[in-house]
Amino acid sequence: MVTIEDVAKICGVSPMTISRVVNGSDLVKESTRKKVLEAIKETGYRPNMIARRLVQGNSKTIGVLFSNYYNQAYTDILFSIEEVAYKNGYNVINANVDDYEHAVNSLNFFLGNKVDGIIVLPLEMNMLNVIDYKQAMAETQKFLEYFYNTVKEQEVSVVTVSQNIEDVFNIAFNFTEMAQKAMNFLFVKGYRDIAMINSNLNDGFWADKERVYLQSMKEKGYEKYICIERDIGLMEGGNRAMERLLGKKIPQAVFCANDYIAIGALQTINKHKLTIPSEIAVIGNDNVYFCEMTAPKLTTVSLNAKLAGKVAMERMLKLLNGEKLDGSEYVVETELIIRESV
Amino acid sequence: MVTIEDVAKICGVSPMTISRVVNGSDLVKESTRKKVLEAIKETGYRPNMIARRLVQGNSKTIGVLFSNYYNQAYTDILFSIEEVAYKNGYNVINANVDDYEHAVNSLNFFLGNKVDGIIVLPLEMNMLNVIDYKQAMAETQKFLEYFYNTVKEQEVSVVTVSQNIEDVFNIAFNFTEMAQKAMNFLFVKGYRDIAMINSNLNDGFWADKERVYLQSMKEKGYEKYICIERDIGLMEGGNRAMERLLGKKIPQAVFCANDYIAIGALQTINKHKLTIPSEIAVIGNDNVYFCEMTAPKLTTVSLNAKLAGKVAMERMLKLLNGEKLDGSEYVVETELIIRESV
DNA sequence: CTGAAAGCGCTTACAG
DNA sequence: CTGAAAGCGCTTACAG
Repeated sequence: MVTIEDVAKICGVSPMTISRVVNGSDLVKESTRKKVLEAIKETGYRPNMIARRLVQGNSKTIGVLFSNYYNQAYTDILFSIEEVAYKNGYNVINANVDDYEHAVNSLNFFLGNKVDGIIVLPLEMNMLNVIDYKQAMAETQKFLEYFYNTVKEQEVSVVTVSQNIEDVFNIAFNFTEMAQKAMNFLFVKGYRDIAMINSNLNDGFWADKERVYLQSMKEKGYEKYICIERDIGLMEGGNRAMERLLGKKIPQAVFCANDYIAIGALQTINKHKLTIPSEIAVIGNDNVYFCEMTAPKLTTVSLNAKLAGKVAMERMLKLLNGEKLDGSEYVVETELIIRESV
Repeated sequence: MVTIEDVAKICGVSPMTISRVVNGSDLVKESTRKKVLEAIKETGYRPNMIARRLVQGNSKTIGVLFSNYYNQAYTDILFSIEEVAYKNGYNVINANVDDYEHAVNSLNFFLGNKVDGIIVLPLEMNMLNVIDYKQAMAETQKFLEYFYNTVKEQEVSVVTVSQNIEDVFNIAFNFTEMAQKAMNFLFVKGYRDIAMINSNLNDGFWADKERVYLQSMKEKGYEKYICIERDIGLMEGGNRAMERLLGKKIPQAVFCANDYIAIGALQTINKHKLTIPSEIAVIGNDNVYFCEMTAPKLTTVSLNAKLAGKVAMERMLKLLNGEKLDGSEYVVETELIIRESV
């Protein structure tokens, strides 16, 4: 490997001069600069970041912990974090962690490599085998505790997205607003007989969305139409729940707690040869990429993952800059995305 | 930050002893080991990987260059690379590069951080604005040249996936076999009047697939049914191409050069209220995640991205181990995935 | 404009 | 079983 010393010898100067040229100092005579630049090019010398970091202390890199490449919300967040980081001279290293052990390993990798900051995205341990959601949540919780205890005595800045950790600034999605916007749009379109398909895990944001559904139906005086089917929060769940729902009645519209459920519902409706939206309308939540791919294209409410990533990285930069953050949370605004299914 | 020296002082031993304990040497008295372990726990000391790397030279990390989180083939490759790496004590850092400058920056980040190896996945520069595919390819090519020139004088192992770089071992997808398996399955199902929808870029694997289509139709004596529609290789292209195709005739089956095209074709067929597959069958290529989400679910041929990632990392480990690789290429076997659209 | 010295936090190689 | 010395490749802080 070519080192700074090698280049220095070739040029007949001290390593310090090479360092100055590399770092763009203007305290170098033009003629020596030229000589050095040439030698660098010839030798293919590139500064050893490892050595530089060791002395400088900071690494100009931040680590991102996330789960599941298939959840587009997460890759959207990742993507915009990277974008903002890159623009500001930071590199990001990310770790896709799907179990406790792996997460611990990745955290230690980040810490051992002295990342300047860590952004924690929603973690879903063992979600590839979605057999036991509750257990997955428990494992996530266990890691979050480990994370908290480990990180509090290290010099890293931390920001989370949709994740609550003591003393950590969080970028929160607005699940309540998402449900509200979906319901409002259905009301505006004149639907009264609106059913809901929800996850069978009645906690967290699922519960929030159900609450919105119930309350807004009551406010409108549509109590008699209230009808909720529950299943797993994935396409298959949407398939089955819609099947059961159609066994009871054909509502004018269905509010699905997320897009995967909605996509499943769409499939079942198509199978029954009902026309969407004239015979039955469907609205989702999240705005995943697939919404563009369904037949008909799915109307939904975006949780604005890209914005979340952008804000997360911006807040991180502030922390890294020694600034204090206002409050403890930033709530991401949501957006109704009108397509064809309503 | 707690350093090895701090812990040493607390324990009244030399840093060397701490290092031995941390690295699991058994040349340490049991009593001192205990003392040290306790001090480590109390202080929250964690070895500075940066310092360790500087002296050891290797980093036990490999870098992966890729583009586009939305192409599931790539995230699948990434995912299995990470899996194999993790099992073998390696960490992976990946960079999502979508233009030349960003790619150069990421490469330098990898090199500067002295990664032990680099895996290059298919690169698609500027693909988010797919306006000019040819230009994107040119930019990719430009980077690949920069990559080649830069890397050849560094001490890194390199493996590519579906990418040709001089002297570099490549994991190749078998596009020809994919097309062959799709066509064969349609023939087995008794279809004769088979159309094809292809990309309007008639080079690379697109050309390979078209060649297979033409040749196999001829071999069967179905020349008179040959009919090719071309458009961009995305869902919208599939929409439009299918629309044009249906304006001419309703073939028994359509071979789509990739799944995105097929998904678009499916949508258009649904819009025309034709029944799939009884009135018209559709087969894709690649096996992306969405194939499960279409109505009906898309029959396709998997390019086996996960296997590609696994093999790539395994070969990388061999290189890192100082072994020579047989030949210059590994061709990934493909797999027919039967669902509902044929 | 340039350089000598010291040090970042570890490990290697040797000595005992 | 333990430690002193040297060094990994840089940069900081100082001197000139």
